[in-house]
Amino acid sequence: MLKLSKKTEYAFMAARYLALNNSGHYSTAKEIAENYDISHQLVAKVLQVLKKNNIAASFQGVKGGYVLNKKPDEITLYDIIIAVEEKYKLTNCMHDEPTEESCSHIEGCRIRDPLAGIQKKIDNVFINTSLKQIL
Amino acid sequence: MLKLSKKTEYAFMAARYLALNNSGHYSTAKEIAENYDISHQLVAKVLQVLKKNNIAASFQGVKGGYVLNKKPDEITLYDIIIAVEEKYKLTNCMHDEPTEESCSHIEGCRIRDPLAGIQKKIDNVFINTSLKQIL
DNA sequence: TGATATACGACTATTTTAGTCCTATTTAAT
DNA sequence: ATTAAATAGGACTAAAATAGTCGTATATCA
Repeated sequence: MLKLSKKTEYAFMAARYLALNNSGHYSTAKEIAENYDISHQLVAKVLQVLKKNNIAASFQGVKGGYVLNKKPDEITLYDIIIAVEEKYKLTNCMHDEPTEESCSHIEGCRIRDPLAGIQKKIDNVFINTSLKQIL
Repeated sequence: MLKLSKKTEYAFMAARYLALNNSGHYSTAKEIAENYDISHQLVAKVLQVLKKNNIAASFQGVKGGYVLNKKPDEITLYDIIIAVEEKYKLTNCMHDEPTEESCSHIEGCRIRDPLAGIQKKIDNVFINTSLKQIL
């Protein structure tokens, strides 16, 4: 219930690590995983997603790894969440127009619109917090 | 991921129903369930919890049912969430002081404090929205 | 006394989340 | 060339949280 997923937590942690360790070298998934005592593979996947979304840049091979692709104050927590979470929404019916099939109580439910307003406010909390602010 | 539970959705819907149908009679769980096409028993449980938390009042027996215990503008969405959800927190480590056992990466994690700030802001979104505002 | 309601604990099913495993590709160093 | 260490990514499994059901007790009105 209104909980951050581990994926998001790891993404925040990894992004934070990259922001703090940008001294010319590439940070590896292994390095980050060991630092925080997280599964190496999970961090790896999260980093891959951050790369796909242009938040990080990657380099393959032996001396490879990741660096941030933007300055920490140009990356919001919202950017990271959106990159990592496909289903970031207060309710399922807010992803696409709900149908009788996807939501059995659309007819009676008069709660969707007010919740959309709340969704926006929560979005703004993350939009207004940059990575820099959590360093 | 940052999703409202069905319990909370049903609680919002039920509270809203009670607010709109306060014309002297008691609304039953069945009535609400049929109106929204939700499981009767789930609504019943949610209503029981609202009662326990003094958001609603109940009356047993044949003509029994529920009414709101306060005015809609005196009930916040936060009140309802807190009543219904035991585990409303962004991360598990925000419920009680985390230990090595409950969180394997406390040592390295420097993300908890900033998240606590975000938690407060999200709380405020719900605190600042009254039931009246979603009628 | 029967019908209809709340009250509530125990249980089951389903879905989501978390995590693992395996294989391919890239690249630096030897 | 070959090896070692890294990213890349799909398929799968395990665990936990959520959603929902069942059964039974109690209250109250007619």
